[in-house]
Amino acid sequence: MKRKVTLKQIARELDVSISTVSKSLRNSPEISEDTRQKVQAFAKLYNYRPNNIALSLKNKKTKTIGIIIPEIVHHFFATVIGGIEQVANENGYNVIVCLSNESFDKEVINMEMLATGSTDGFIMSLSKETEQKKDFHHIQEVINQGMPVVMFDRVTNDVLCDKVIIDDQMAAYEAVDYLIGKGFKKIALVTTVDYVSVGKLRTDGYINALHDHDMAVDDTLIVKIEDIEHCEEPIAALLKTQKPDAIFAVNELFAVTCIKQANKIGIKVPDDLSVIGFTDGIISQYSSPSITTVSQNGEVMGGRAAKMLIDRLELEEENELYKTELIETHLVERESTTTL
Amino acid sequence: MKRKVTLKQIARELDVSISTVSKSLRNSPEISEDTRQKVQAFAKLYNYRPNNIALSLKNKKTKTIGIIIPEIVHHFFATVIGGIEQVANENGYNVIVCLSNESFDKEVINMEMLATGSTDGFIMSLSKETEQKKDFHHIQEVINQGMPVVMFDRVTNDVLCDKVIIDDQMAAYEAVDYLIGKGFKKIALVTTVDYVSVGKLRTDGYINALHDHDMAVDDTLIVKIEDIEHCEEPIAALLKTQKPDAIFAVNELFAVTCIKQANKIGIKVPDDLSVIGFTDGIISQYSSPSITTVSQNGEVMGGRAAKMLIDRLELEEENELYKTELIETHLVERESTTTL
DNA sequence: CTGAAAGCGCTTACAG
DNA sequence: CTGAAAGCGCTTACAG
Repeated sequence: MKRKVTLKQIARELDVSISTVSKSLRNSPEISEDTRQKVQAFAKLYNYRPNNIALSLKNKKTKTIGIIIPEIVHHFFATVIGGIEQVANENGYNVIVCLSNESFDKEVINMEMLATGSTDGFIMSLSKETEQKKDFHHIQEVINQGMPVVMFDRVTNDVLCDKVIIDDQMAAYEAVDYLIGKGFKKIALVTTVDYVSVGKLRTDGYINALHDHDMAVDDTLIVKIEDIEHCEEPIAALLKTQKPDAIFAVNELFAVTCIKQANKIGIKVPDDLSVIGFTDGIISQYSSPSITTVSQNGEVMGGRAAKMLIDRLELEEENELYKTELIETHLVERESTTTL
Repeated sequence: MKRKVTLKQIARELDVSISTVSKSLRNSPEISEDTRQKVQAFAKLYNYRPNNIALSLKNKKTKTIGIIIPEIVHHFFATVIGGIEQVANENGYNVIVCLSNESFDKEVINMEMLATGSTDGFIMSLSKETEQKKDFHHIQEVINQGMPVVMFDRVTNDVLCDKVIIDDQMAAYEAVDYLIGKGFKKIALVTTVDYVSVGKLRTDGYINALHDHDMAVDDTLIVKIEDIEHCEEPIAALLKTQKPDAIFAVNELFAVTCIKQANKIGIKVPDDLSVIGFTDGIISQYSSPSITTVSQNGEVMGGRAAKMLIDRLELEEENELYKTELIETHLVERESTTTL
């Protein structure tokens, strides 16, 4: 087993000082051409690589980004990580991933763990519990210590930092507008309860779209789901009693459930009912019929978040001007919608 | 902005030496009760946390695990990461994730990047390109330097190290055996090209099951997909020309594509065609009909891999005895299969 | 042109 | 009981 070679070993071997070796490898003009070549040749032979940890300690930067997300078994978050990883790698950064599992405590522990030297900054999306508690002291703490944080998707106004989100309201508006354009008259909404911020925004988008087309907002066409585990019954009830000709669902689970429930009671999608979902995940792509949906490009979001974080890390001066970037969404047309 | 506090600062503040502070915080019996308390109180007040990087350099261990996988936007790999992350965290380790994107070069670069001090060991699954090239020098290199590697799922016999896999051949055998037991006579196989190790093993399982039931292996019933992006045509061709009564697909993407293509040409699943997939992901659950599949518990695999790696890291003596652990699989029966 | 020294933040064997 | 010194692997200002 040949252990990794260090500057010290090269120095001893070549009978020069560690400083000389270091400078030679970094092509310092201080060093004579002769020794530089000799050292470099030797280093190459032994496949010398500077030790990251030593560099981190010396430079006080780790070149790694900490990611804290609620869940990884979740197509959207996986795509975001993919986007972050790519941009990070292109810029010489690594990513270290921690999962909060929607738990406030685990989010706090993970942040503290990574904040003690392991990373230069964070990219994160809040856990549900954190959103509910509205306790963000751990994030503020990290920011106060000078580590930049970029929040995405599940963000809060209570922390000043860079953010990257989509325009939920506008995206919902466009989806409903699309349905109206297709000629649908009885467009239902399957959404979350209002305290889920993105649900509320998407609901607002639905209402605004109807308003702008002088269509009445019919409360019996709006279903607010409290618990995603039990969304079948309210959706089935909506389908049976209201017979909408189209549905806008604020996530893909609601959308696929609409389709499954419709099938069950003999309503054909898209012939009798058009469905639009939100978040272009694996479910939307592979459901039968595949689901027309608002694509919330996770990869782009992740890439943008990484770019924002790295820019801030590599900016010399402090800059208290935080940005919130909006990622464009677009409608992916598939089989679950048709023209009347 | 209050920067992180260091031993040095505490020492200066309390007018003692750095050693004394360090020992006090680690409850060394050398230190008097009095100063110990004083130091600890002060450290608590200022929320002192030892710097991970400094500890890593000193201890020559980073307490982080490097994960290198082909793709993250892939339910199976996401679950594996989830499993690794949990066990790692429970044991005080962090995970740093790199994606090869199925590219040999990126796999090599990532390994070298992480191997220079960033991690104590690796958990990895080979990229397709690496499997094809059969070039494992980067992995061998890392092992030679004394960093343990645990391979999972896509492994190779050419590298001696710990491995965690499922018995792909047996699992496939059981799935096909199940179909045979249901009375199907014309069982097709949709698999990958042979250089994908797991694909090959699952193909072998299919063949063995047929053999053991004295059923002929009909090459026209076997489709080997080169590129998952373009699997529709060969699958459609299979359905049209061979009209199998059942299909065993070696992953869920192939399985769901079989169902979609069958629908398209008027073959009803499961009435006219039964389909079994592999990997119990989101697609199998939410497809219509939902898909009967071989469940390959990624979370368990990840957890086991993490355990093996950590055990080896914390083992004092070198141990050249490598293990290969088999994770049990089981068939999840859903809507895509029926009895003839 | 080369090397000794200081320092990044920590631990620990050793002196006093 | 306390502290100076050495060391983990590196870089760089400074002497020579």
